[in-house]
Amino acid sequence: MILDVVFDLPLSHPFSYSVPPGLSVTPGQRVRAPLKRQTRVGLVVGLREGDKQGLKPILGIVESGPILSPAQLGFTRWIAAESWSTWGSTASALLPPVPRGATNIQAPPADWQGSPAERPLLLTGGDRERRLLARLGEEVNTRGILVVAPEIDDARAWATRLSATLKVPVLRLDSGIPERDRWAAWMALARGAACVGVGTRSALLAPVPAPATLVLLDEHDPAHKPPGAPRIHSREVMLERARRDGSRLYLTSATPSVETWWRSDEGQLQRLEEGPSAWPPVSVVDVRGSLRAEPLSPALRRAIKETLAARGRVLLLVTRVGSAMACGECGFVLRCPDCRIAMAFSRARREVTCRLCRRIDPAPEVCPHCRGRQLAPLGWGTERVEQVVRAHFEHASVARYDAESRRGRATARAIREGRAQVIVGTRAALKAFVPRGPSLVGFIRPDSVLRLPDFRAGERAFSLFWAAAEKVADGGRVLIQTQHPAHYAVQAAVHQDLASFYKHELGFRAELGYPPFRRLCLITVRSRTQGRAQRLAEELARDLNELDGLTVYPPAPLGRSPRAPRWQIVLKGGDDLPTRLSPVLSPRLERRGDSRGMIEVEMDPVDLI
DNA sequence: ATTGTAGGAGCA
DNA sequence: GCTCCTACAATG
Repeated sequence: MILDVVFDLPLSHPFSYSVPPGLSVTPGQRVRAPLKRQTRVGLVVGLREGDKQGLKPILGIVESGPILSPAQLGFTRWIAAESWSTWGSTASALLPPVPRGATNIQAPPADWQGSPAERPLLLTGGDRERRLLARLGEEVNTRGILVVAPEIDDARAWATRLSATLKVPVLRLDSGIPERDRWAAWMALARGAACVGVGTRSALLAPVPAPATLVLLDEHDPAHKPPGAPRIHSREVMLERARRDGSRLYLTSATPSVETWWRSDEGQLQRLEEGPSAWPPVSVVDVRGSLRAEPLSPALRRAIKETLAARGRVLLLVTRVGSAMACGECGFVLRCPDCRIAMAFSRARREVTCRLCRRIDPAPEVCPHCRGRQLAPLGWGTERVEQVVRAHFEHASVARYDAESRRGRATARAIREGRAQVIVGTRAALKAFVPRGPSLVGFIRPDSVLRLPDFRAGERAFSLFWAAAEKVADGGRVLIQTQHPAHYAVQAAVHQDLASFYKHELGFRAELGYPPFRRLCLITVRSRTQGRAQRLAEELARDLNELDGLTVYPPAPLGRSPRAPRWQIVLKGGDDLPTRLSPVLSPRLERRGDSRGMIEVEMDPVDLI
């Protein structure tokens, strides 16, 4: 017998091994095998007769049985093909890490029983969590349940919530718990010793007992498509899994992705909505022609004052962490010399950094253009807004919250314990308010989000406004300072009108050929020199142009950092885009070590910048 | 990804 | 003639 084994490597082909006597191995089983002078863990994807001349034997098995059933194995191959990730790295990302030490525990193949396919369900509305829990409560005695959250913190919170509500053991499968425990949780589900699992992306294939109920929380969250293989949104994996094994699937979201909303319009999903829940007053402050020198409009200042007087808490949301630097005399904006985007200024570190190429420079003392001394941050980052708030409200306790900084944790605690009265933060700060939200959420100036040169800008901004309105405490309010008061994302949040947002957004997407009407793909070429990257990108674009049914945009440099030259090609195509690319991409990705450059493929990118 | 190797440029 | 570095190929 010959084994075909795939590894967590950017190699598309499997490797063949012989089986030493006395060992029985089946497809879907993990094994240790010699590869290039080292021992690696691989996944057996095939078993065949043949001449084992010249093949090395595998060194041992990891689990004593297959960790994936034949159906699941086929599913991982589908995911890999759909996302242009290799089979091995896809499987590796979706299986529990191999624990050290004794692993000789029986891991029977997951039992996937087909039941009649049900239409997936989309839960929206303010009380969707309560409704979801109620449904899961009804199903827990007859079905296995798998809940996938966008991030570890959410998985942790839901594990607690579920075990309190369902009154059964709930096993965590995310990387917020020790590897050994993750592995054991996976095995316990496979064995049927437990029926409820909660995790993040890495739990997508978790073998909850059939018939299964699958849940994808906050399906619109970009965190469901993190960097790294497999480069596919967890939503697509869940939809396909439900389709394949006849599981019930719930997607939940306050503001579903435009793709999901469209699918429900098309009847592919069933929307479970209830009448509108309570909605706070959402007011808009038109700041056209002002707000250059002052982030707090008189209306926002008044709102903060009133909120503090009523012992409420205030959250001021800024839409980026850093601020650009501009000259007050000549208007010069400090840009990255390579990428030409404005660099973010950190006062504390006296540095400017480029978001795109990560270049870090010391902040200049004088304007490089006119030598003037009026160089100051432009726009409003958390640091500057915090300073301004402190100046205006001397007696209030002000804290800053951004996910990037270490201060985030401390501030989160301050928020929970009610010590902070005014919090200046980014989107992540909203989640830190548990269980009660702030009484006032002020958007300092979300226009940079609305105007982002990206087709998802409107969707992003809308979901942020909506999340804020949902989170606000009883009797609280939301205030949006913007230069685009009539923008449909702003207006839909003001009027609590989901449908009108999607109507506008779908119209715009249809017109310009964006998802869900066409699929996007981003191909990045990296090379040692600009010239090579450019040449390879142009060659690739020429080949792609030969394919039918694609729109190939001309290759463009992604910044001009001499250290890591990158060129990018944007593609549009239909539902079959991944397979369409095969004639061009397969041979190119096959032969590695092509020193001319590295080709990276990102299907269905979440954003284009 | 990682690692071994062939062969060219640089050096005593 | 020898070492070091980079380009490139192979991994079963």
